[in-house]
Amino acid sequence: MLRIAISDKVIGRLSLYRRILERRIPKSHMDDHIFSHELAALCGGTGALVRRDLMTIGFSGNPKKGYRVKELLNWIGNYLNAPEEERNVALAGVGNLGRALLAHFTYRRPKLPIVAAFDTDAQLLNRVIQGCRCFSVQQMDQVVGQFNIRVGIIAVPAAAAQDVTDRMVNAGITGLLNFAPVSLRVPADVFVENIDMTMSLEKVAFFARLNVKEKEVAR
Amino acid sequence: MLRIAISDKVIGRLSLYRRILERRIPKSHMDDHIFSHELAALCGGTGALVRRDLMTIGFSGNPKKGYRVKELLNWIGNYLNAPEEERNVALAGVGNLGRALLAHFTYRRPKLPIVAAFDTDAQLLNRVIQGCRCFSVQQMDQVVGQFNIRVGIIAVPAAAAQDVTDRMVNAGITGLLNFAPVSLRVPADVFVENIDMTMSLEKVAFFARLNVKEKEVAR
DNA sequence: GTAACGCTGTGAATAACATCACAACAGAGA
DNA sequence: TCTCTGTTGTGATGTTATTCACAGCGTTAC
Ligand SMILES: NC(=O)c1ccc[n+]([C@@H]2O[C@H](COP(=O)([O-])OP(=O)(O)OC[C@H]3O[C@@H](n4cnc5c(N)ncnc54)[C@H](O)[C@@H]3O)[C@@H](O)[C@H]2O)c1
Ligand SMILES: NC(=O)c1ccc[n+]([C@@H]2O[C@H](COP(=O)([O-])OP(=O)(O)OC[C@H]3O[C@@H](n4cnc5c(N)ncnc54)[C@H](O)[C@@H]3O)[C@@H](O)[C@H]2O)c1
Repeated sequence: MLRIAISDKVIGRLSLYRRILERRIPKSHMDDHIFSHELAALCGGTGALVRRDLMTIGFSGNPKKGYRVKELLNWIGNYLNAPEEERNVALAGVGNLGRALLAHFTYRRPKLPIVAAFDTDAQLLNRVIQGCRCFSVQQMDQVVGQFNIRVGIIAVPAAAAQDVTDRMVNAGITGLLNFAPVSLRVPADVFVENIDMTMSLEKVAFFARLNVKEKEVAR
Repeated sequence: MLRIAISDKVIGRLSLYRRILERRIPKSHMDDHIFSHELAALCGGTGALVRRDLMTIGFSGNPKKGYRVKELLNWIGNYLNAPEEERNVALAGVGNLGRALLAHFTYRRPKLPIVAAFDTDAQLLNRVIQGCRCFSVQQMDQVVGQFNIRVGIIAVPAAAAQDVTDRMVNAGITGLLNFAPVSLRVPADVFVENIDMTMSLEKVAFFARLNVKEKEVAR
């Protein structure tokens, strides 16, 4: 399976398609089919884009019936995560947000388990929260190595984010999901995805106002 | 101030610039200056893009000194939120994530206060959490009207998201920040920003794996 | 068998976004 | 005053993402 130069937008949508289809599968036959425009409607996109995305991962459908749901799920699954792959995740910062993430991902996404948490708060050390043990950040190397962790989540205050990032990268983590509102400096081979909730909320506030005041379409 | 057809990416970056500059201002003179490339370094972008963004909102700098920080802050502020504007926010879903959001935005962002929360859990009704009172979703119209709320945050389970959305839109909310992993159907004049943490985490897992296994640049 | 239908797969067109590159310019220094 | 420096502002250009549009095809209906 060749997997060169694929944009992160496409990866995001593939993950979305998979989740939508998974939610659909219980109430459908194994060999149910779906049209590109149906899938598009479910995820808020266009049929053409769905078809192109599936084309880029080399999956093809049938002009009269659409795409076989089960096959497509397998295909996306194989593409996004090679079956034998380790997918353990580490969390840094067991505060309000970190706890919410633990609660959510522990019981909703067993394919991406958060297997270790790190915090500086001595109160948390060695406690188990949502089935996940808290370690000191000094233990990063050891724990990341032991669990063979490749993915990290940064949910510490902005001031601590770069330090925690450096520790994670040193320990061998190559992908980061960052909630802290700072731009992380990492080596070129480390992938960083930022989620900036404050920025998103301000965007919403801006466009909400436009709508109500001027009724003009801003985009 | 004319404000037509501006992309949401630009709005997002302007909000980012503002936050970076605000963090900088305590340790600088009121009349400190900053170059486009300095701001770019702080937010992980390029000087050219910073200049273009500032150009699109009509702010100009000085070829020898750069941009006046204080003036720029004011300019962005005026652009993003007209000074007299109401910016009250409503939260739907006071679960793990909702509570984290309340804790964060209540003390960090007084300019975008969450003034009301909604939940179906009877235990929560009329309780005050992080200074924010919980209402029943039946009271949506009344409360949203009373506080003149325009912005809503959806942090309820996916199955309840569309129902809560409809109530919010009916009550007059015109901008939504949606954390539920579903595509919300809203009238064309309502702005929706989705934050899909699961999708983001899967993206990270995908690219993390690429880096470690094949060392190829995928983007 | 065959005609008609409506979807897929995809090159081409378009749109959105970001970068390049440089003229114009403000200030520093002599 | 004049030159030199390094930045701004911005048209031109490049890049990436999405949509258009339609040939080709599998299926169904008759
Ligand atoms: N909670 C939200 O809704 C929200 C919204 C937007 C952004 N954020 C961002 O997410 C991050 C976390 O937010 P939060 O609300 O959970 O904060 P929080 O203060 O509740 O939790 C932070 C946790 O990080 C720990 N910590 C501090 N320094 C550390 C270090 N060097 N190494 C390891 N752990 C350390 C603290 O002990 C604490 O447990 C922050 O950067 C915040 O800006 C949060
Ligand atoms: N917590 C996370 O880290 C996380 C991560 C990714 C996505 N999400 C999404 O965010 C949303 C909230 O997650 P959570 O972890 O806070 O869930 P949660 O179960 O902890 O909280 C959900 C809250 O919504 C309330 N609720 C249920 N139905 C409601 C309705 N019709 N009207 C109003 N309130 C209602 C519940 O009483 C509960 O308080 C979910 O859609 C989840 O998929 C959360």
